[in-house]
Amino acid sequence: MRQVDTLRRAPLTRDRVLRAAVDLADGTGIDALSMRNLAQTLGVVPMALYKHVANKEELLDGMLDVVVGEIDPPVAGTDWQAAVRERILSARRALLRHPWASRVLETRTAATPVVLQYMDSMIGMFRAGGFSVDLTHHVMHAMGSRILGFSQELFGTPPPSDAPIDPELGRQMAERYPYITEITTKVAHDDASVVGSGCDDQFEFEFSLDLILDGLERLRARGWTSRPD
Amino acid sequence: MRQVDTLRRAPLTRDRVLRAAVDLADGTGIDALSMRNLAQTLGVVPMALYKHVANKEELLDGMLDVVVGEIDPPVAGTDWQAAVRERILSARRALLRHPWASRVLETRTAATPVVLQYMDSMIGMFRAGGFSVDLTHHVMHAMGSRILGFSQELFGTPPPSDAPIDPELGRQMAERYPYITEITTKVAHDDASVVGSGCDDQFEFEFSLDLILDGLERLRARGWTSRPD
DNA sequence: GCGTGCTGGTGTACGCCGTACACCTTCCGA
DNA sequence: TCGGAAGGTGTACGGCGTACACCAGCACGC
Repeated sequence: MRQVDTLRRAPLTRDRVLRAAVDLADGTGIDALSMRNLAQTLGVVPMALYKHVANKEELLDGMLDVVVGEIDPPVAGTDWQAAVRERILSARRALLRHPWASRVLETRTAATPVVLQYMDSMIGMFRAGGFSVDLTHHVMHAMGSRILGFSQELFGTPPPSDAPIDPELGRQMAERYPYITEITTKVAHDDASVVGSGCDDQFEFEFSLDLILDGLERLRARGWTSRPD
Repeated sequence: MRQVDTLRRAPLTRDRVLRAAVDLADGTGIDALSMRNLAQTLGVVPMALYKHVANKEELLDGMLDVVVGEIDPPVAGTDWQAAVRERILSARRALLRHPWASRVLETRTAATPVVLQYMDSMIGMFRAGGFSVDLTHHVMHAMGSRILGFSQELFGTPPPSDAPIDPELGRQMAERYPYITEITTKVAHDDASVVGSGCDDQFEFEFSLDLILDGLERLRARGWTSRPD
């Protein structure tokens, strides 16, 4: 009986653990990912996981490595701006496939080798595009999390609420926050098909990505060195 | 005896709870802020807190309101760019006084009235500066968390490590991540006084803030309406 | 053939956490 | 004087991450 059980299931490996964790987070959300929970989906006792990952932090690191591993390599043969743009949009697609990833990423305190590798190749794209070492340095800071394909939206999608819409409350909103109201009504009017936040996230992402990339190209062309004034 | 105790300590109020929570987070870090812990510093039993805040999420919301309340109001009488710049730097100063705030902010799913008020006035500054409604909308997305004075640095300050520096490991780094090494050695060389990450966070913040603001001014002056092309 | 030691899964237990719920004061207004 | 609200208490529950001791099975040198 024991033997059957043992034989039936494939032996745990670090890789199996990570993949199962990614799947679990994809399916039921990152909040539902606990060591106990993950162990259960693998048909194993919680402590068994610790033979393959040191602790939960390392588990999360490994999960992010899986996600970052899905990002396409750089495309060759175009100008730096198009190449960087395309790569970042690839990163974005990877992150969108795993909605928990950006939130987890924000909690990391150190980069794994996989992430360092990605960063390094990203820096290489700027250097190859004619950016000086120190401009590239500031560029990486300016790109921030966008380099990994997400911009932390303050107050992401609110949890679905079944509260009835109170017209009185809407009036108070309009009174207290006139500018917010101005924008939200305009957006709602322009895009009647909208149900969620009313914003086209992809457009917003590309808008600000291009804003930054264009700014950087101008600095590069101008031969920016230090504080220009 | 009981009476003495009761009389001695000031009665709890929502305000006292929030201030104590902010102080505690400032002093010992956000991870050390638990309901039990907070209650103890207030000389009260954990459940007492729940008479003043609904739950921990609401406590965190309230703490952020305290921080946002410290941001200076807009300065009048300058061009939009200087005004926005100054206000954002004020927000940054507030956030720097409470290092936990940006991390907590990232976990919020809805804005409180205090935050909405801040956002609204910020939007107003762009509108007053001559931005159209829909450009302003995209502007707010492009600014992202920068509007509140922080840019989420991927992999913020690493926890202090007392591990001895392994020269062999450094050589491997240089081999595996040539571009990262190029930058870090240059930064370390330029700024010999540095001990931490080697980056002047304030400079990096202003660099990318100005990059964005300059880009926005150009869009505004050009009369940007929709996808330019 | 047989100890021996390693790899990986198990079971129990600890100390945290947020918070539901029932209780008991205290005090104020009718 | 009394009723009830407001605010502090005590106990308890279910969850979490994980330390630690244990044990099954296998590979290998003798």
